[in-house]
Amino acid sequence: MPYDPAISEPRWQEAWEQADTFRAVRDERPKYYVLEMFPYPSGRIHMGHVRNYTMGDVVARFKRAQGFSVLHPMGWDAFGMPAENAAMEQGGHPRDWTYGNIATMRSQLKPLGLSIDWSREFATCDDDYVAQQQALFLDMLEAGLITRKSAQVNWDPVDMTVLANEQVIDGKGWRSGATVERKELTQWFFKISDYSDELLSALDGLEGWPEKVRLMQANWIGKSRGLQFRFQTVDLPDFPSIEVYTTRPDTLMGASFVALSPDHPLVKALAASDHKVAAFVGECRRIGTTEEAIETAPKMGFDTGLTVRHPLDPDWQLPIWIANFVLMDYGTGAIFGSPAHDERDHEFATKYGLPIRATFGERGMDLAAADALVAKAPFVPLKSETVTYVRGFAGAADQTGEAAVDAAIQHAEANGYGEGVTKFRLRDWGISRQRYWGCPIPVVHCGACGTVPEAKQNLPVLLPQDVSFEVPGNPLNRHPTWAATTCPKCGGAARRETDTMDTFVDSSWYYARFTSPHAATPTDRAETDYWMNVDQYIGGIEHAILHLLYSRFFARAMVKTGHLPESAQEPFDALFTQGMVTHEIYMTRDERGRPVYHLPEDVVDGKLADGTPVEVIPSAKMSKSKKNVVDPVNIVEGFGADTARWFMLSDSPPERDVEWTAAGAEAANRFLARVWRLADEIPEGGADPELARAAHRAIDEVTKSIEGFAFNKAVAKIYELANSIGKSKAGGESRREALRIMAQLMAPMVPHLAEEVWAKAGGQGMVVDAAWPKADPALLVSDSVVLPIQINGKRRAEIEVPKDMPKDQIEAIVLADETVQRFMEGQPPKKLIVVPGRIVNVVV
RNA sequence: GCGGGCGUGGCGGAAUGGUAGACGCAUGGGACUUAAACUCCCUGGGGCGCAAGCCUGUGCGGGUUCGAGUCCCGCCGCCCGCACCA
Repeated sequence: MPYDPAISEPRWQEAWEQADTFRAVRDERPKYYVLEMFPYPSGRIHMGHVRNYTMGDVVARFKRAQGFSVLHPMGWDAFGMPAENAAMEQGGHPRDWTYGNIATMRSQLKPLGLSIDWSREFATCDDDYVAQQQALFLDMLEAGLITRKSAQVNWDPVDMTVLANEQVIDGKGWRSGATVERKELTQWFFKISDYSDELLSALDGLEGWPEKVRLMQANWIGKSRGLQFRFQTVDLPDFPSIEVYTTRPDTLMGASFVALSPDHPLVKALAASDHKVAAFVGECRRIGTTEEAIETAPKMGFDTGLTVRHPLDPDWQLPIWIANFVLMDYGTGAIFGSPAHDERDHEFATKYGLPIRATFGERGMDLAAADALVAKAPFVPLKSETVTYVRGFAGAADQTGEAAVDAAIQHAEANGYGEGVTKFRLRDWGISRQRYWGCPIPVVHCGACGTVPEAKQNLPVLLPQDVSFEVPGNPLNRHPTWAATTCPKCGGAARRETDTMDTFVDSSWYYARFTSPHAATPTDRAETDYWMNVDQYIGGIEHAILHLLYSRFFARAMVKTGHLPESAQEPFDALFTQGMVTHEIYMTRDERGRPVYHLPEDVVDGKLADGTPVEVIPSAKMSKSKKNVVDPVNIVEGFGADTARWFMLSDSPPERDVEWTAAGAEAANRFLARVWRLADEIPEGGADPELARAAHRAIDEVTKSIEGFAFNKAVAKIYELANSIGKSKAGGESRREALRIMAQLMAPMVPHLAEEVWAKAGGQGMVVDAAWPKADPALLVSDSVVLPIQINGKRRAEIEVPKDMPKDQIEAIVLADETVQRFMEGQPPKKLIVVPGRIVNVVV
């Protein structure tokens, strides 16, 4: 009988469902919680999902076989902009669009045979999840974790609506094309910055996280020690001083100007009476709100004509400029420019003809040499390097930047003109969104009482259904009745908050909700005590900072409000970041030379059906716009789920991108068919001790590979075992035993085929319930070892010696070796290095 | 611009500082077949050589080491993130 996944895959899925195999139960076993980042219900699953959920499934099934009670849930990150965009473009309601997509994607996901406990499924737009999230919000508000303050948004003056950063293209609104302005709104914030130090220092404990993610988060939080001090202004009684913060106070004597953010209070005051200042600020505000846009925009400055006095020399006056690259959010919104030792300040000073004065030079330089050094380019050595201060004022002349910064802070504190402070780059988390399809913020605005939290018994505050998206803007704002309510405090008329929550809020606690998805409170303590933390979290590297940092903050907030145990404040014990699925891009050009993209299934041998050759562009992330997408549904229908799973795991290491190729998919399918045949045709015959060795070596290596998230290596080892079985003369029980071991090793990856092989090879029950095999140590060791012999670091020969032969005996054999003799030409060796069990190197 | 990562045959990749290229794909050769497909076997970085073997080779340029794909310094290229995409 040939391999036919279309028959066998549904059969085993049915069997697992009948047995309720994957229901997560709290029992006496140790638990293991594996979670993949849940999907946004865009409408169809894509290969990235297949890869992500297959990896998680390998871990889940592997741990299950190892005797753990496994929690492996699935849900939907269901709020967000695309649903509103769809409503605008095609009509319909975001809710219908979203739940329709969820139904489709669930039906596409199920044939993959993932070991998911579907009874725990939820969507973040479910009324119940909204209710619990609002309860959490109220508890966090009461616990002092939430505040309201002003922040800037992208404002589209034509559509009269707030735009997301991705909706601003080259400074223009994506729909209207109007030049976007920055506008200030009062918004809700989670006070994540209260936890800056804590979130930073706790990174050290996250040993199961990739070092790169911890580094990225540390840099994002951005702890810095610096000097905060004041410049006294000249002839400006309303603003007697300007507060500045610097991480390089040692360069104070190289100061050449003071630069203020366009949003600085002094600038606002100047703009009110000076139209030139106002015009400049207006120009700055046309740059988007993203840090990227601000940092990459050409440096622009405006000389206010005002001056300040240098703190170390009252006769020395510095000009006050307004500069578009100074951020109001960081530090004090004002800096002093030290062009000799800062790339950006140097560019600015050069552009506007401001002085460039070195504060230090390379070791041993005098003042003239140092000034010459920095005239053309800034001198920015590592802070740990020792340099010579030519305009120093604190500490030794020769010292490191670090020591000089400390000395400068001490000098400022001793002389009373400034103080050392620690600052963080991390800003509070603004969660207000002026949009419909999100979790309503459960707060009312009362004329008498001000801003009042909704009463818990009035939750959930649900979205109204009768809304339209024909006009841009927030439908909640213009709904005739929805916002009208009564104040929970005084009972008078009040208006609901019409902003909804950032969807990052939804994804910041879903992992906790999965432990008790139907509880009447956000979490159930008995369940979180058992299931938390997530033992293995898997998702894309693109979430390295925001989602993961917000989740770490949220877990702490949930500990503080009693919704999680103290032990769950770091919710993810281990993190794995997987790479993308890529594909070649096929392009032709239309008569006007514009690119036209073609789906892979429409291209055969580099040509379209009509014979037009296509240009092949190297692999990139699969995207609809480039049409370089392969629909998993077609693959599953054509080859079966196991082929899709196997291909996603083979070849590329999980943390790297994998390129989907038709040839690779076919090869994966061919191999699985070969495995099927091996199990289908078991000849009678004798035992083969070499096959048993191969099988046990495979157990050892596959186990280690899965534990180390090296699924591609596990796959390679299974290929080797299959090759060994194919070549072996063993028959009967000896062969069946090897096949059963292979079935068990393959089960986490290709679970349906593994069940078939297991059954054919005489396995008891289902392989999904079989305990993970243990390698027999006696079968892993061999008595002799092949040692390569290097001469001067190049491999020239090899010898086979008993595994535990003493060094001196090996040396004797090596020196007697013909090849070695030849290279030594009668000379004694200069050096002889024997690395036991590894290599020998002779230096002649 | 800033922060982080990656770079090895024709391709995907393997390699506790210790034989570079495991395993797979593609290619070439052979077996089976009337033929093809399927399947099986062999070959498989580049150069020289009948062969044994020798030279060369892990993005580029330096360095440390008995020994470097791996560690250090400087470049180049690509990818991810930059706070309202999810």
